Amino acid sequence: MKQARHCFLSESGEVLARWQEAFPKAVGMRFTEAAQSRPAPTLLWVRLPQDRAVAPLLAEIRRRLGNLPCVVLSDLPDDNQALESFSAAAKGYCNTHAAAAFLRQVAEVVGQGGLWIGESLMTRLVEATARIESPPPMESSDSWAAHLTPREQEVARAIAEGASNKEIARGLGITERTVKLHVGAVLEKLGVRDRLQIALIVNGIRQSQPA
Amino acid sequence: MKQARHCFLSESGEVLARWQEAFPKAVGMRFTEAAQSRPAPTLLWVRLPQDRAVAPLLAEIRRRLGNLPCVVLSDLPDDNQALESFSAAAKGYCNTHAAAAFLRQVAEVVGQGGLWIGESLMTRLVEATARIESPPPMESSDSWAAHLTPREQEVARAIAEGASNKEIARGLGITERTVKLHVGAVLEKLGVRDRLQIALIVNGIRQSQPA
DNA sequence: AAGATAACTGTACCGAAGTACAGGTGGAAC
DNA sequence: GTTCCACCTGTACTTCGGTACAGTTATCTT
Repeated sequence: MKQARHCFLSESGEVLARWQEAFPKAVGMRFTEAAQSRPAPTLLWVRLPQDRAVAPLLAEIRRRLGNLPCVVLSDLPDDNQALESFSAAAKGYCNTHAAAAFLRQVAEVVGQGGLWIGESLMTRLVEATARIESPPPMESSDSWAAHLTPREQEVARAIAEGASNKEIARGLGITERTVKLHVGAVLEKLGVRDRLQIALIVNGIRQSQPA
Repeated sequence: MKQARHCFLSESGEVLARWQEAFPKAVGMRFTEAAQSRPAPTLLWVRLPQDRAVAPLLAEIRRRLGNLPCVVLSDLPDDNQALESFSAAAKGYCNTHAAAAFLRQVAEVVGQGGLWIGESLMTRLVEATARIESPPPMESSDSWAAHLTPREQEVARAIAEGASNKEIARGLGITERTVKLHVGAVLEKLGVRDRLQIALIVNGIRQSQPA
């Protein structure tokens, strides 16, 4: 990788020891004195003051320095602020006082065109979407699975995710015909008439009505 | 970095030349033959068949292989599909036929805990993420109705309860034909393919994918 | 050995769902 | 008046979902 130039922007313009440790050649700059320089930094680290909103600050910085990749550093990181930062097109978000090795990792990721999303935000995102996409890890509490064979349960879960018979067939490596067999069995065992009702039941919106 | 084990999942199980070039030790696997192996791969590359939805496919793969980091490869990349992929907790999304160096870059970023996200998509992803959880719950659960006419909303709600077209027609005192008209409009406006997806969205189990 | 159960497959049929044509009405806005 | 939009309807077509026949194979029980 080419030599990266790191520039830390903050209210005071200081360069914390950890930053220096991570990037010995890093330079610091005050927000107020930020101006075009040659050669331009490859990565901007923006230490967010407590009382400032992310979007306006980044907008101002971009006006002054041009559209460079920015990583937001927060003294008190929290997920909502992280979201704000990414909304403002930041490339990363992490703790102001993160370890040097960590900072280097972030720089690496961002330098290669990626986004650095903090562990906890990542987890939240994954969990939130997991709730949406893979409905229940806890079908245990649900009675719907009780009388279904393992295969039928797989099919029922796939239906609950919105899969078509063809997709289920491919997913399970069986023919569409066989999928229909299982679907039919699930319909009868749950006492409903179509796959939509299966989806509602598996997703916990309806209760099954045993025939 | 520890030796990474790359596994390419696709319909055919083949390993394209570029993939092999990027990761000489990569192995290929069919979706249908995917199964736990030791040692587990560190990164899964999932080549998405054109006619398959992302979420069910990844869900299926995770059921088979456990919750491993996945990068989605698309033969015809587009933003909506990418958004779907990240909603399904993929760690990256890129072109199936990307150059070897590019793939290694993606792997690097993902391996260090980052997400590989195309520039144009960042904004949309953040918005989608924000819609999913952070904002007041009411807003997100009602967003589906935003661009629907009153009549279309009635139909959408009826579908969400599992009603058939005929039942909806009776309930609203109109013909089945007209119900189909409204259903078609809802499908298009929510960007989904069938009524089951409508039900999932209205019930807050999935987010709409703006066309 | 006989029976039960789960899983799988094939051909065929029917109705529901969804789409593509092609319209007609009433109200609100310009 | 004209234009736009929501709402409504009809015929015809394709695809998908679900069911009804009729089987095979493997495993486990009695």
